[in-house]
Amino acid sequence: MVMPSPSTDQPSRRTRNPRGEGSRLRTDILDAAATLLREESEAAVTLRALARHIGVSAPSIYRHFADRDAIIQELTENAFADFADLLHGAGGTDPVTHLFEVCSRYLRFAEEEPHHYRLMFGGVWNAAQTLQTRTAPDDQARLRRLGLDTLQVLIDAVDACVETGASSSTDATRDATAVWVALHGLAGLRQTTPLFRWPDQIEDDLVRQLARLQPDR
Amino acid sequence: MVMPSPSTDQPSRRTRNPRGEGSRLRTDILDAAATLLREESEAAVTLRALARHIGVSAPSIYRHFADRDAIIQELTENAFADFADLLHGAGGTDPVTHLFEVCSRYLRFAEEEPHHYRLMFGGVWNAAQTLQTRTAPDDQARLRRLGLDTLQVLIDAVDACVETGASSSTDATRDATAVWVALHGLAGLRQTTPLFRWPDQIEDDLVRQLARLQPDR
DNA sequence: TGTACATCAGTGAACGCGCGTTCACTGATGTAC
DNA sequence: TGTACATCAGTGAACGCGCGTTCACTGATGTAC
Repeated sequence: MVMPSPSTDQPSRRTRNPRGEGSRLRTDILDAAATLLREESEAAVTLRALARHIGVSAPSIYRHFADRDAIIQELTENAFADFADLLHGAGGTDPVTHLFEVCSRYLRFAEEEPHHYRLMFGGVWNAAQTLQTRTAPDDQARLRRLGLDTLQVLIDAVDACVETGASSSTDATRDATAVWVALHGLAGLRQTTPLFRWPDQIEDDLVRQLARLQPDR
Repeated sequence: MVMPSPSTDQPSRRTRNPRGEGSRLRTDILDAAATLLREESEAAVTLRALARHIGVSAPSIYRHFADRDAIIQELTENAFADFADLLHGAGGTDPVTHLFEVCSRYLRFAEEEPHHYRLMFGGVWNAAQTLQTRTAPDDQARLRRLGLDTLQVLIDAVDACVETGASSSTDATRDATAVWVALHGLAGLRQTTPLFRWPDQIEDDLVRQLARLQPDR
């Protein structure tokens, strides 16, 4: 959606939007924010960097967003939406395969888009205080719901395993939460300690045990 | 160790160290860094904030540290040392109780000192790139070893459970790593989503299953 | 059809902020002669 | 014992940086009469 130039950092000024199409810039801002987040970090998503990237002056961003936090907020919601789509797109011929596919997609997302993942699930450690300080209560609630939607995918997947007898879980919510915890931990530690030699099949191990799958399938 | 004033943010100038005792300031800097990290965040550990906190001018810090990164590096190492002491201090009358005690201390540390924990285990998501960019190879290696020392405590604890037959693990390293992953994930998600209603006993569940403890003890 | 006007999509210059870091210095205290 | 000097533990002023944000503005384009 960043139109005029193919390069990452273009000093070229972009052409002004025609009348009535001013909100295109809004889309461009969010696209540029996603790119900066992907290629750098949340800290790199500054108003000035966005403006530079798009080829526009910094103040023009205020036409479309109240402040920087509003951009980060929307960026986060978009990331959750993409993530949900990815998880919902998981296939699998049977419930067990499906569960593994969901988990695999979860980890792939965290690996391929670490800064997005971190923005969503709080690599920003003080997320709680950040939210309380700078985010409106409605936005807080929406983000919380988005996070729990992710968990619901796992709960459903574990539930399906229980129905076919593939899982001996007696509480799918509890055990899916455990799987979530493990996936989150694995995603985080893999990023942090890339040189550590991870045991083979650790992903399999974690899911199999925490989802209480039968050992022999 | 911050001497002159009891308040958190003292504008009062501290008294100069006597001759030959200049390195006291070094200790004070590290103490103040730990305090700022604890009460704010890594980002709050700036040279100017440190100087303000101690009651000294900012340039005087350069007598003792090459730059800001050198302070962060040493702060991290100290955090690892404290964490290792904490884990090694875990008691327990039998191996299973001991394992749970180790895990409990792990989670308590992450909860009570979230910013320290994050500094150590890379809430800073781009830790790898950060390390490569700004840290000397020796320092990298040392930090990596410190992280693995933590894991070793878990491996030993699981191993002891195997020896008494309390754990059916056939690979203590693999299963202790799984426990580590789960602890890390739980620590992270608990901080991030404080409002989520965590299943009771999730900590117990995770450790019991991943360390392959017998269900009936 | 012509023109005054409103609206829209921006711009350029400037503000104050805190930051890491450099530089030349100061003033007390110990030491050599 | 007296004094010149070196050392030590700092200081104060300044640098350039990128940042979020505000302000008054500009210039093209559509619309009402």
